[in-house]
Amino acid sequence: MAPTTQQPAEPAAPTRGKGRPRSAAADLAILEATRQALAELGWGGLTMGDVATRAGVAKTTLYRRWPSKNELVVDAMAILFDQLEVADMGSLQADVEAVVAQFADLLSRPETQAALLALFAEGSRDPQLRRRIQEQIVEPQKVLVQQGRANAQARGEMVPDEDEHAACEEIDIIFDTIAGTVEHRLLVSGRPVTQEWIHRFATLLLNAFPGTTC
Amino acid sequence: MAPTTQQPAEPAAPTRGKGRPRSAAADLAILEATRQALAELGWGGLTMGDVATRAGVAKTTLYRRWPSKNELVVDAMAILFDQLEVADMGSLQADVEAVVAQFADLLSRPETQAALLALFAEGSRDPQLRRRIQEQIVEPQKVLVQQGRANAQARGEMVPDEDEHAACEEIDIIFDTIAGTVEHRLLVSGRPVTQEWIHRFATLLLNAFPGTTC
DNA sequence: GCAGATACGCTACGACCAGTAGCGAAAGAG
DNA sequence: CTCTTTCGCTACTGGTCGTAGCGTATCTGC
Repeated sequence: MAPTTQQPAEPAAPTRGKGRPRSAAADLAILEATRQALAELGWGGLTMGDVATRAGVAKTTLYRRWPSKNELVVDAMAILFDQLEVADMGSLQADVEAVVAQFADLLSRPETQAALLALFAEGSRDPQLRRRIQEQIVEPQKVLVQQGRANAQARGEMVPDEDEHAACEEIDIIFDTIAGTVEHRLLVSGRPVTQEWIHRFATLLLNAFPGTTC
Repeated sequence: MAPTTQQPAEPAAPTRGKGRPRSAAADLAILEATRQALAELGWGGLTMGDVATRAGVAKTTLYRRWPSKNELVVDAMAILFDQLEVADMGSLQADVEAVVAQFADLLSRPETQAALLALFAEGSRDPQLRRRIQEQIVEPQKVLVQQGRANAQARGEMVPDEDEHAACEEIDIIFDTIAGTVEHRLLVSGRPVTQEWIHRFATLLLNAFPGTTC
């Protein structure tokens, strides 16, 4: 999921190479300050004025780059989702546990939770944004499932796919189950995702899906 | 989940049967107006003044019943989830399918999606709100899983629980899996939940959990 | 170097909203 | 008929988002 981020994250008026260029250092400082402030104060406590002060920047500078607080925070967080990867740990169970652990780790941070849910919420009201979310965040994550299956099949743990269409649907359902369960536990139920929980969940998951030959 | 709602939903100062009683019609109008406004405008766009206007009521009337915007919105949404019920359809599979269908039906309405996501998003920013969501919306839903298990055990489809603690954890994981998967498919992936999908999902679910004797 | 163009920091300001206070009037309870 | 409580209304405080206007700093093109 590495190539997901789009552009250098500033959707505001792009510089056109004439006068004084925008300070790249300010961008970094602002994004970092946003992450920090969000972690410390939570969404409700975070104010644009505070972010500006932390970044050593005027509040107006923030608004020259991001049209609103929402966009700023989402951009500050979006980078994090590109880090997920599925490594070949030697067995399907281990692979599933590893990727669930990464996913859970990412979603355990309160800032990430707030930013992601804000994004989803806004997306539910704006079809265009919703499409972007799916193209840039949801779909890429499915590749993880596909790759995990491919690895398992290469290791002989799983019979190869016969029906292309059925396999595709199965990937959908697996993806929704993994992502949905972890998200629900962390974002809604508000319970932690421990190593033990991951193990139990992965075991159940492998029980549920036939086609594994181990 | 019918017997879940506590009191007539007004946690504010309860009437003590002396003077003019509170208008029940106003309550309904306010809650309905809240849901509508939340779906239309999102959390940020929803204002107490607007809700009051939509409900044909003074803003002060809102604050006489609910101490803050948070409480009002939680109450307005919680009602929707009180309608879920687990009926004894004769088999565990049928019971699961029935309750999933109800849940999916509820979450299929775009207004509900928008409103619920707005609530979750805000909850991730405000710990107090988050606790209320859990107490009033999440926890009560677990009763559905408990009751489904009890029914299955009474029918002899499932062995009775031996370890209380283990059973409790299993209920947690089942609940997160069902709710999370359906929510993710509808709210994030944006794909429909058909009868056929429900059937496949329920089948997988029963595969995953041992202890069923059929 | 020297213009022109643009970003920057600063201060001040408008707009909006959560939540409160106090009033007279309305509507039930006993 | 009286007493109690709710109701709508208006006005208010405090805080935040987001903008406007200004003088200054910094870079590009010539």
